[in-house]
Amino acid sequence: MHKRRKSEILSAAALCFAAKGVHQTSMQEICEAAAISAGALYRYFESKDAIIFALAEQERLENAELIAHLTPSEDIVEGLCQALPEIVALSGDEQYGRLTIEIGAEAARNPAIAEVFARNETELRGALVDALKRGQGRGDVDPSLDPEAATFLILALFDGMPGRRLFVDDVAPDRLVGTLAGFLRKILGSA
Amino acid sequence: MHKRRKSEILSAAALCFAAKGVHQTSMQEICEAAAISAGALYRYFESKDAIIFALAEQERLENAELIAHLTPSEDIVEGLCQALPEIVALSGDEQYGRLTIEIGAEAARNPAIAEVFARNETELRGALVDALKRGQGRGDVDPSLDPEAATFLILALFDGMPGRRLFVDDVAPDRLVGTLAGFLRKILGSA
Amino acid sequence: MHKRRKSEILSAAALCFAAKGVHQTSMQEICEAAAISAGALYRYFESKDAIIFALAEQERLENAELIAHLTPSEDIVEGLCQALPEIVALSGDEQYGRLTIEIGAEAARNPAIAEVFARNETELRGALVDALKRGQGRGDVDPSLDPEAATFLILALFDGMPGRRLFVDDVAPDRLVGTLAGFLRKILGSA
Amino acid sequence: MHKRRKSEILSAAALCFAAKGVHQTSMQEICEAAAISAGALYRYFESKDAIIFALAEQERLENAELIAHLTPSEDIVEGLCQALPEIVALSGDEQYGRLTIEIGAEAARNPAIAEVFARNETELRGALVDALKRGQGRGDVDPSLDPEAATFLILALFDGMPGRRLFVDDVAPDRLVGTLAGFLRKILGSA
DNA sequence: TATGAATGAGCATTCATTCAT
DNA sequence: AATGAATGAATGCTCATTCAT
Repeated sequence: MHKRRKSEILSAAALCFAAKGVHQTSMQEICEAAAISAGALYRYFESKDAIIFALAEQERLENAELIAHLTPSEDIVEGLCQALPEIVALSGDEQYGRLTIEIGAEAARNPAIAEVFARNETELRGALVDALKRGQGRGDVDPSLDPEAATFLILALFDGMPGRRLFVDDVAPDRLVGTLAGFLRKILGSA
Repeated sequence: MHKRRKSEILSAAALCFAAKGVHQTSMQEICEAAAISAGALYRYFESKDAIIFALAEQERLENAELIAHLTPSEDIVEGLCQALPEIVALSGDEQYGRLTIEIGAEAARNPAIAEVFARNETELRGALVDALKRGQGRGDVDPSLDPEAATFLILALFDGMPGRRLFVDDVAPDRLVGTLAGFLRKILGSA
Repeated sequence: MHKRRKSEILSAAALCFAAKGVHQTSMQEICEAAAISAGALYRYFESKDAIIFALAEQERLENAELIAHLTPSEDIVEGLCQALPEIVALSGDEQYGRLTIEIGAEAARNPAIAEVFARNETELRGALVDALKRGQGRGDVDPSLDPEAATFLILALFDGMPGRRLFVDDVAPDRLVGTLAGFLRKILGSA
Repeated sequence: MHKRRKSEILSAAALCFAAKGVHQTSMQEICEAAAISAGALYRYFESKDAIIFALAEQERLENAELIAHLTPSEDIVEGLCQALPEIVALSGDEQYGRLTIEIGAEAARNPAIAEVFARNETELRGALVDALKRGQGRGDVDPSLDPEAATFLILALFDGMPGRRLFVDDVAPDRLVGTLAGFLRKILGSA
């Protein structure tokens, strides 16, 4: 079926991109990894850029989901803390980390991909900012906090983790989770 | 003189890489930007990889300097906070941000460059970890803090800023500096 | 019915070829224009060359007809002159002109198509030469005329018109018809 | 030297195009025929289209020259007649004929090449029309002649010759020259 | 009979690198 | 030291044709 084949190709491409980099991977290599001919591949994606684009979209959706499902109702501080194990685990997955970096680099130069990023970023930031403001209203969150700046910094921290874990591997995930949870509580919490 | 020419070439390459990406930039483009012939360029750098390598080294040196000069003696928490305006300003420089991302992506796949990163990372982390431990000894830093995990997270946050500022531009630098300083004091400070 | 479908495909192909050129037109485009699938098309024509071949044959038949119906009995000079409005009109049809040029170019390199051309050319020339000779016998045509050379030149003129009308459009068809009729009468006519 | 190399490439390309057709000739084939590498060729011509364009320009210049040098002063009818041996000889050159047809077909679909054609056509037609009008003024040319229509038809005849001579070879050049000269005198001449 | 996914050789073009001058 | 023309393998992509359904 069409969707299935497309996602097979995307997985193969993700593997290649993570291993060698977007621009070091040739279409032939993707074809081989996906066990498909060049001609057939182009029925599913009209260009290499379209593959990168689709991966960017897919990744950002996953990413957004991860953080989005914690914002709706409860105490965000605790919500965020509960999501940390998953976020930290993901940031430690080598293939995920490498792909994230590649796609991010691509977004820095390819306007179409930058747009995918921008769309999700806007939603994500908006959600987090709103949650923080709600928390401030409710008294869960430090009322003196600058919600936009705090959101920026928290998301920057999440962004920076995969790259760092590619080079540094001597801090166990649970120490990161524990320390990060402590940080968030101190930083955001009222009292 | 030799060194001068080399660094001119590096500047030209940095400009190109930031604008178009490492692998979208041809040696011809670097030659034109550096006003040098292809043949001559190869007397200074034996390959494109050698240029990337040199840029990686240069950038990491700058980076290390930035944080290194704050660790030796005083209160690191205040030292870090004093360095923040410069760190934030740098992370907001588009050319710097783009180049950082490009070089980082390259490090994720090119072992020689990964090594440059690793060397500096180790020093940098070591310095920060030591400073935190010293702070704990002296009583400036929360004694319950995990120094390695905290270092990891702070550096991840710094790493993530340039990329984020490429897409998000609605939080003024001084708000970032202020909020970040507040974070560091809450997170690291004893009491 | 078979014939109907074949001619639909030919019309679609003719349209495409005229618009984009034989070798700039893909089989997919012909399929789309003819509203037929690739697999089905190949049941009607065994290759792209077969389509070009069929179009060449079709076009030359039309062409031959145009001139052939004037040769049998009457005064050829007047017969030719009476056919001129149609010939000139046809040469002014853009789609016809473009297709003629494409097919002609193809004939110059594809032996199979060259043969189609040759067959019709031989008949056509033979008919015109015979008619001129009959005219000379009957006294309608200048007896000092070289029938083969004259035929060659008249047909060359007809051949050259479509191409020229693609680029030159400032001479009204009826002026061409009038002038050409005058030419033929002066050139061929006795007295 | 640069100009020399460019014209060598053009000659090689002309040979290939005449033999196989513009779109059946690959750049590799042109490279081999010109004894040059692909990379080097692209230093001289930025694309295949640029080669076709250059050939079109070259050919049209030759063409224009051929007819242009006969128009300035004397009796155009006699001038034209004197140029006929060369025109006829050229139209009989197989390589020239094939290339002319290919380039003409290309002009029918490629706007850039159509423009080259148009430019020369305009000059050429203008020159011939003017010469005929001058002839009418001087009394050399039939005053009842429509100069634009006549020019159109004469040039169409010249255009049609190369194609026809590719298929018909049984009329000796001097018969064509003689008959054509007779035609022109009858058609154009006053008296 | 018809479909349209699949094939894979082929294409125009690029680019890191070399080397005669 | 410097030039820039030359190399040729590699790239992303296309397309006539086939064939399982």
